[in-house]
Amino acid sequence: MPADGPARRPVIPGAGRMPVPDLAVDRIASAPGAARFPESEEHVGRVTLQTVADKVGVSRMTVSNAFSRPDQLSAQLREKILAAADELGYTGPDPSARALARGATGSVGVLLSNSTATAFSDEVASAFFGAIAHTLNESGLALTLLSSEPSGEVVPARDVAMDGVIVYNCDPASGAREQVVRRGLPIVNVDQASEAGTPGVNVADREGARAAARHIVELGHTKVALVTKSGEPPYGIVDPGEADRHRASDGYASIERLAGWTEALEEAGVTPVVYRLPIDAMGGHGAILAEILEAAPDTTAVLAFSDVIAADIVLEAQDSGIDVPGRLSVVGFDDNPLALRLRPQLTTVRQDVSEKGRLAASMLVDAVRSRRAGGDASPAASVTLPTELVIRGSTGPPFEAPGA
Amino acid sequence: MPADGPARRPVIPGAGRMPVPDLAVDRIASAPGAARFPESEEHVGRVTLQTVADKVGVSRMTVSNAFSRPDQLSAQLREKILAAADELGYTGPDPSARALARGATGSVGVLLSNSTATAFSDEVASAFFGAIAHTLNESGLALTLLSSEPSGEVVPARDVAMDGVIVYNCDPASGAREQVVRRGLPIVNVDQASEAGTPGVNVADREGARAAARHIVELGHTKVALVTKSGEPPYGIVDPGEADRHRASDGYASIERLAGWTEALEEAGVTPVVYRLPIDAMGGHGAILAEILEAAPDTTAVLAFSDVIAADIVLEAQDSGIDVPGRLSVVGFDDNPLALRLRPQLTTVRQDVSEKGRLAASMLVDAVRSRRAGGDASPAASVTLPTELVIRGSTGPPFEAPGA
DNA sequence: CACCGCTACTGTAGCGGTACAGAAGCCCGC
DNA sequence: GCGGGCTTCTGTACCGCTACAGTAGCGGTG
Repeated sequence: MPADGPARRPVIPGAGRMPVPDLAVDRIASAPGAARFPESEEHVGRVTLQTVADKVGVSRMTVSNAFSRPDQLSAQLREKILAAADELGYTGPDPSARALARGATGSVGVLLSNSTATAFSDEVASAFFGAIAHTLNESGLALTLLSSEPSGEVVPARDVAMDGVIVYNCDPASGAREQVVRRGLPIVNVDQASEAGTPGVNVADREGARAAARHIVELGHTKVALVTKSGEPPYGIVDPGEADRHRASDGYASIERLAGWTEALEEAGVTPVVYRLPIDAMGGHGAILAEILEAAPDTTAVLAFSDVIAADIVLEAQDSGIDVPGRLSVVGFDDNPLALRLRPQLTTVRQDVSEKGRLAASMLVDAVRSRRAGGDASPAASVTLPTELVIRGSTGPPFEAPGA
Repeated sequence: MPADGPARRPVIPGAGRMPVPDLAVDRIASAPGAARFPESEEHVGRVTLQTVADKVGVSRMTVSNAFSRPDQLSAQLREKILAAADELGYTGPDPSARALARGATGSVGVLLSNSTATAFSDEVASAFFGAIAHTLNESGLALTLLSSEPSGEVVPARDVAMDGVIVYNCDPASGAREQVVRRGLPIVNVDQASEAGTPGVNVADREGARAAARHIVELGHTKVALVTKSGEPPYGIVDPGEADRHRASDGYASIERLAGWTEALEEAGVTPVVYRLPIDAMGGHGAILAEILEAAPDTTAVLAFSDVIAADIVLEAQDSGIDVPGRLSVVGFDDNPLALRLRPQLTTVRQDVSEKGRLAASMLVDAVRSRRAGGDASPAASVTLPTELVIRGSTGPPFEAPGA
């Protein structure tokens, strides 16, 4: 029997929790008779589904459906409800409450390496995020940036509501990634050592680096310097013994690129000079080339971890009268737009970061969707995107010393 | 007496809602990620506070306190609870549930102009986001990127859970900003026409542009072209009548910079040629200069909306044998790192985007905090950051035509 | 006219937490 | 020996919404 009274009223809305209980009670007590609020009817606390339901005289559920499942009620009633909601200033279901009830938040996280600040350091990284954001957006998901570094009591990887996570080039030591795994969220790894069972997107960094080094070797260079990035000291020119020591904190890309270079150089019997740059250096690199040339004056080619670094080296060379590529060949990595802005244009290894972002995002979207559907989605295979050597003007045959 | 029976158990946790209860249970038990927990006791559904509470034999509230308010229980018991939680694979309070109960989500949004993809188009924008992310992170907040464009049924500005919003250079026509206002969230505007009552951060775009134009005028230029950005056609060279028509969709910065330029030029009696570029153009601009010179062959100076555009113009000039600054002076805007990578280095108008981001973020943090504290915080005043003309090598006196 | 299949709406029972107001035990001082 | 002031835990009452299983009404049917 539905006759057992009108729809239930919210129990002293807003009271009991708010810091002003007395006032609230007071208001409630006098509300029925005297509507001293300009608001059409009295209605005190927050506007909720119930508020709207009461106004229209339907059940709360019907209002919910009006917003979230239009096919569940007549168009006519829906209009009426929406109008009432609008009048009350009700904007739609509270996202937090909805997230709890539905078990989905509508946003996914990107877990970044420790410093959120440097994640955007160059155009390439930015293009990657742009692609992710765009792809997610198409699926109606928002993107939340997560630092893998806790701040105070808050550990983003643990405390932020989300439906899935893209783990991007994230120091494994931080433990943030593990946190996400334990939460049982769908994950896609990017630029990250691949892990069994977790889908991931990587680029053929190693192969690209190898191609770059081969290109240099084929041009005839034998005195080669590598400029890489590292998560921990020592920085600068590195002792030969240290040169190919890999540390997880260097970042996956660094490790792979360095490996690719050295593999190809070894094949050719070339032993490079290695210069390590702090991983969070943000351009405006000072005198890298000067240091290299001091340690190895006969260097004729430099392979750099990124185009940004390569550009700095080219400029440093030019500013000190060293011709590129006449006396020094320089190869970058990424095919940053700036490679084309440099004169000579930069020889580099292209990777398609937009595609990387797009792919990672859509893989995650799939994972989130299939989980939501209850399906036990096969953990999508990992993908490796190709790299491509792009030869431009910054490389050429080595300088023949006049005296040779 | 609390002896009236053990704490209540959750009623068939996880069941009754999942579309595929059997499968779901199955999955939990066998999922690769979940399997590695020793699972002391069997326990199927989701692990919640109650699960842990039952295991330790305390109330749910005490477990909650162990995680969220350590000072509310003895260190000893807390340890015990944490250990039990760990053993059960309980990661900590569910963020969604917590958000609902606490009324705070722990993340704030950045509402972007329609295209999330181009928001990151250059290093300057990226630095801005980096600064925001970093500052928020220090306060334990995550950053959620919101497109002002709905996608399907989802309207980010309405449907994403957050505690506050930074509205960044957002097309007012999209209505997204209004949505946020209606939700009653704290707001900080950035690069946005200021609005009464809402705090905001702006830069002195107009003054900076004026300084740039004055610089050009003082060098003696009288044939000047402006390259601006616009949200809608016509693009390219614009009829004189159209030149200073402002449209909200052009973006606040465009409007202000254009205004600054024209003000200063007018003072000097100079009527510029205006070239409009689509607002979402992402660099690699084709033949802007060629078009300008075709329309006004005697142009000796170009004022560009951004350094990226300016750089493209400088390169275009150089590639077609036009000396900069000998025959053409070019001024950018922003003081993008690339301004220093260009040869000659670019004369530009510096704005401190990192500071802009930092400031916007901390203003929002304050607003969110004071709201949470119940305080009805005065709506922090708006701030305008200074700009500064930085004269480098890309500008000089106008070319004296040999025949003159 | 009981029976069926619809559509349109409603009630119940959560989602997984947290705030707040107890209540129990305990040490203190008078 | 008793009220008071801790510290440490517990119970209740929500936060605002959604899933699911009804229940009503209603036209068509055999």
